[in-house]
Amino acid sequence: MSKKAKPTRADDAYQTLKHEIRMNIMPPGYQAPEPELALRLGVSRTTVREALIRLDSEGLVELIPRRGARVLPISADDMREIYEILTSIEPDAAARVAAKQPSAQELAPMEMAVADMELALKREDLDAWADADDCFHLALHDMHGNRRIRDIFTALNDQVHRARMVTLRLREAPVKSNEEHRKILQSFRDGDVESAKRRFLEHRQRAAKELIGILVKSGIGQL
Amino acid sequence: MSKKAKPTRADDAYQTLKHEIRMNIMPPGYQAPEPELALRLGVSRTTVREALIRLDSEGLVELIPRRGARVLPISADDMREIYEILTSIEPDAAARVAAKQPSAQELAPMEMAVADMELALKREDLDAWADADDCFHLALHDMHGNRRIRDIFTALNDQVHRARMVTLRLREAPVKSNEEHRKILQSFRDGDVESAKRRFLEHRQRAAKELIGILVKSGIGQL
DNA sequence: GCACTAGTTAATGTCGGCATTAATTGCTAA
DNA sequence: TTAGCAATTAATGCCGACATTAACTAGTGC
Repeated sequence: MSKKAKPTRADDAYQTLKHEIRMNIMPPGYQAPEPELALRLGVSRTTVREALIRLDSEGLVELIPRRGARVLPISADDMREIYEILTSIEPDAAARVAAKQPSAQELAPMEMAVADMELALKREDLDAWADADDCFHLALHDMHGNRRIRDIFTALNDQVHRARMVTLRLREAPVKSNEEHRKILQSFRDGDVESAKRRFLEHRQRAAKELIGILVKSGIGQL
Repeated sequence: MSKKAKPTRADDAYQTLKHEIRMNIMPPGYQAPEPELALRLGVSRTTVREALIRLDSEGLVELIPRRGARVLPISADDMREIYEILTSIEPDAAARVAAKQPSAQELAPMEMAVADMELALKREDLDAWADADDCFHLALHDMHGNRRIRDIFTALNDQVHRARMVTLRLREAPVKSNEEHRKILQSFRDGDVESAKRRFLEHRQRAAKELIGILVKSGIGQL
């Protein structure tokens, strides 16, 4: 978390739980008392508790007294909240990155991510596609260098991950999204601040609209 | 944190520590091992530990193995990061609030906050001024209704609080800031989306520039 | 049959303790 | 004196336990 060192058992428990939530092994709404989790993870209650406190402050679980930890579902409203934030932050970040006139080398991780997305799409591997998409955005934030933005992105992204994986399968292949990423990349290559910002904004706005539309239409209230 | 209930000792420890950090009772760089904090707060180590984990994930302290908890200092770069985020998020939030055409009643908390700021300025009570300023922004986010933005604001605001209190005293009275708040409020009354956004943006940009300028000029690297 | 109450169960909040091990101190030797 | 090493100190990581008390169950009265 704050200092790199040998991962403690609490770190492991945290990672494991987070992974299980993302992967829907612990589905939204899943609830379990601490002793049960402790037993399953093979650690003491104190240790899971530390992990749970962190997951709670990241908005992935809810600690309900006497009832245990509950995996938080994501609603369409949550998605709205989250995409509102990303839509505000990322276009500005993109503008700043473009303004830096990044070199080909600096852009390499993004190029790679875009290539991976295209490859994944060709293979119809939606999981790989989502991973590559995440990489693209992480690369943006790494280039930008604002660690807090990166952390916020990561936290929000963890929250929407499950919902995205579901909606991805309820719609056409994300061809449009790939095109948008390519264009954004071009704006970076050109060092074109205005277009980078505009394209990123449109990208996020369209994605948000589409995603929330699917959630509402399909009548999925909670995910 | 997630469910309202009787505050536990860990909650109290969390609040107390947070308060002491904000108030510079535990100054930036201050370091103390867990047993010491536990003794001082009159709780067990397990309990302070829970509080510290939360403070750590909020970016207020750093947990260093074998050395205890350290109150994180804020540098000019940190300020840049933080203001970048606020500058991205808040103008959009303001635009959305303006678009809702808020009623006088809904605007009451903000009116109050602005009035408090003006009163505090007249009295030259900078602490009260800062509190009122916080209220103004909190009111904005409450009206907006995006809880995640509110939480992000709160966390970032906690981080900059100390630095702001110092810089507030190294410059002229924040007359300009008060005027800006008044104007923003007028934009809300008018339901003028564009001007609300623009004014909020300018407000944050100017504030950031001023604040960081003072930090750099005065040679204060860490706060 | 239903509402209410007493008793039971079990999860949390919190504590103190122990082993491990990093950091520090003090000692020895060159 | 200083470098290197051994002994000491003490903080963490982790655990198991206990009191409290909310939630659940069964039993009682109407």
